[in-house]
Amino acid sequence: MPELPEVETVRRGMEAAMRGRPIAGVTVRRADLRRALPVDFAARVTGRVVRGIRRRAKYLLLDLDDGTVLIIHLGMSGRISIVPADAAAAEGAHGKHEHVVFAVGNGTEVRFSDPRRFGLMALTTRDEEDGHPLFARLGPEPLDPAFDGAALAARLAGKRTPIKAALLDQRVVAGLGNIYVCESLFMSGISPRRLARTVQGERADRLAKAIHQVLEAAIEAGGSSLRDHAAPSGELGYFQHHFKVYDREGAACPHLGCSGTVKRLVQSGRSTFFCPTCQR
DNA sequence: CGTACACCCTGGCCGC
DNA sequence: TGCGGCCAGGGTGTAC
Repeated sequence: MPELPEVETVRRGMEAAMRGRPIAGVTVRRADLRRALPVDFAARVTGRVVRGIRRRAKYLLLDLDDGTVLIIHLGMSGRISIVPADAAAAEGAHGKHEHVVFAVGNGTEVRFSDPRRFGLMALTTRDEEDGHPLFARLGPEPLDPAFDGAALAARLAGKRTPIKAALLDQRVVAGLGNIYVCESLFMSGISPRRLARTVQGERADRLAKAIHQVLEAAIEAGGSSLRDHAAPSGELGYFQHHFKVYDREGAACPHLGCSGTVKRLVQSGRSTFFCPTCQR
């Protein structure tokens, strides 16, 4: 589920709940996520104060006061919910898929649930973070000011794979997933089947700009969902967002003056949605 | 090296 | 109501 904008929204919500507060307790119900949690996971995290929370690609990084960095990835179905102290105290049973629960100093609970268990948690340190295997091969952050058409074109140079597959590769750009790749290609008028190495020059400029706009708009939508998330569940990162082509097979192309229809095709095992008329 | 594909896991939905 | 098949917003290991 979560791509860069959703992870960013989760980051903001978690930071509001945890920053400057100690992790008073950790309950691990299932340690067998995509990777097994370290055996001493709870011991290494308990009692530490959360100094801040960063995001790298689709990873959340919690900076703890002793230099430990708690890495969280939500996978496909991972969710974080913030449960206020009174609600946490009133509730008895926990959800079937709530694998890890952090009790924050003020009684708030931060709960990680993940039915498919493609998510993960890991521990590293500030000093060792840069060389960490999870981050070593990640491409540039698409919202970094240095990410422009030229930077993107350089990453795509020589690639014989379709642009759709190239953009899903986290070594090319870090943080895009199936939805926002489809949306960015639509906005820039580029066919998902076009070979990556042919996206150069002005075309790469358009694509880089579209990626930026699509992500920023989604983060903005997530931000507003955060502001009115008096939602009882306290669940972060899921907000109503309107997609132009994603999951809209058969709909009329939303581009003014285009009489095309949104089509679905499968590329490297994943659905692609696009308008064959205005994406070339 | 780059690319293609199976696989990890569970749940929801659709058609029969 | 039950059941099989297919789908799902991610990432990695392995085979060419």
